[in-house]
Amino acid sequence: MMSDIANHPLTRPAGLGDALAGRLAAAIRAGEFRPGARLPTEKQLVERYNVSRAIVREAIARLKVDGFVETRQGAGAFVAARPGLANFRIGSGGGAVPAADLPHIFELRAVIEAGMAELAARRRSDADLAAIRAAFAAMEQAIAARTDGAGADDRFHAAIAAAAHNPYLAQFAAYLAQHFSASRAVTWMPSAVDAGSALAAQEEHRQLLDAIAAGDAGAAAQAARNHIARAAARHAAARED
Amino acid sequence: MMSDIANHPLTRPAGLGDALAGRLAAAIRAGEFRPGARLPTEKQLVERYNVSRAIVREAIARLKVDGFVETRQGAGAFVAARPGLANFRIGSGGGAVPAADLPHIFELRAVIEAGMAELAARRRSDADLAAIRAAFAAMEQAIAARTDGAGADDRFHAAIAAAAHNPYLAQFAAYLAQHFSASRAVTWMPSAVDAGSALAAQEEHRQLLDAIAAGDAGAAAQAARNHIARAAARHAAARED
DNA sequence: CGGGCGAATTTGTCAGGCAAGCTGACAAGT
DNA sequence: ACTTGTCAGCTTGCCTGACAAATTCGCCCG
Repeated sequence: MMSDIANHPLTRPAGLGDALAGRLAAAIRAGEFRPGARLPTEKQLVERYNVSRAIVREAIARLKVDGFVETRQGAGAFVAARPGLANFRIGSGGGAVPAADLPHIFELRAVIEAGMAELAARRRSDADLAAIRAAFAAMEQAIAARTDGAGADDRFHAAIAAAAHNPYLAQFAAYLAQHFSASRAVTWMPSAVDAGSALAAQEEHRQLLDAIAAGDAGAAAQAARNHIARAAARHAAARED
Repeated sequence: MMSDIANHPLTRPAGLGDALAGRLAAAIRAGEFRPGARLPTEKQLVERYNVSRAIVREAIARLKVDGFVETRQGAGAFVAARPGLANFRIGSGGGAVPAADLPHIFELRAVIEAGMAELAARRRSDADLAAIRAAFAAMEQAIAARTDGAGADDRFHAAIAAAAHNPYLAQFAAYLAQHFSASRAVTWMPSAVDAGSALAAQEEHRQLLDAIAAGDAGAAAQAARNHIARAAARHAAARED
């Protein structure tokens, strides 16, 4: 017996496989298929959704990658013990993130950036420091020249990540940073630069840079936390319009 | 004690699609295909790897999910601007994590757990605190009764994650926790319990619990960092044999 | 030289089929 | 009564061939 979420017909024009995968994933998250339970067979899914077996297999394959199901040849497809925990992703697959969740995501980023800043303060080599300073200088020039400094902003944070000398931490920070392009755009858009928001951000960057250069882990963590918190505030203020 | 070699489950050869996806992902990571470049056509991949087009499509679909490539109907498959950043995953797809990377992963976990402990100390409700205490008590009983307390250990950390009131942070912590089953097994295996490692861990848990109960964010963060660091040390010591 | 049109190319989807592996039932043997 | 061997049905893994839809590119025409 299949129920509400899983039963609606698929909307044609958008990737059929992804659509079906999303539908099944939603059904699993909603508890329609419990962990350990067997999914309908491919043949049944073909009949239920009126798609070819290739599409069904594509959807199941995607659910496998995301850790929602496991398949055993000859036996069937089974809901994983802990569905959806094979990887970490924000916004469950391309969908936009609810605006209400933004504070939570900023908070997650603050935790990571603070931890990285702390480690960077302790471990940065001279070359690391030079890279951080270079990105900082590029932002200075961008502010002076009224050009876009978002790229330099990226490089600044990436250089700090590299200085922490932990590839997993750096990769996770890079993943998170993707979801904050809007935040940087808010800081670096021409009207915001004139209003001094870029200058304010740069002052926060300076405190972070100084703490890392001085090797003061506690101050670096605090500066990073402060920077992310203020970036969140700038972002929220810009959304008010 | 049973024989070791007879006990290992048979490693089933991975599916052709996963194998091909891994090959292509490695090629992209190695810079063989640059961001923006076009991958070989499906037909070419069919000929080169001697598999059917269905397998090639399965591999490409997986690379799409992981954010390595994007496809455009009629045009081809192109390497994404920032390959592999559509999600965060440790150990690129089911493969075991190199032992040399374990310290880095413990460090990532320490950063997250410290941040969560800090927030939990500030935000925990009475119900949150009761859940944490319940898991703590369950571990006490497990130690006294010489039974496995790994499950209660899980619940303890999960309860702290819930008390931080940030679903993204909690989900990421849950994702990371998956990769530390070996670490908990080391703490809770009977010989280790007798040797006092479970008792040591429990003392670390007590400090964490007390700090959260007292609302002392700094102490909670420090206790969490200390707990993870010592867990890493116990894990490393157990690997020496 | 520039622009529009059609053919070739490429991905998306469908259909059918064989091979490999699982499950449950039943018969045979101990 | 319990174990072992066999088998038929079902399910997933993989292959082949085909058509539809979208893109690309060269050719012809103006």
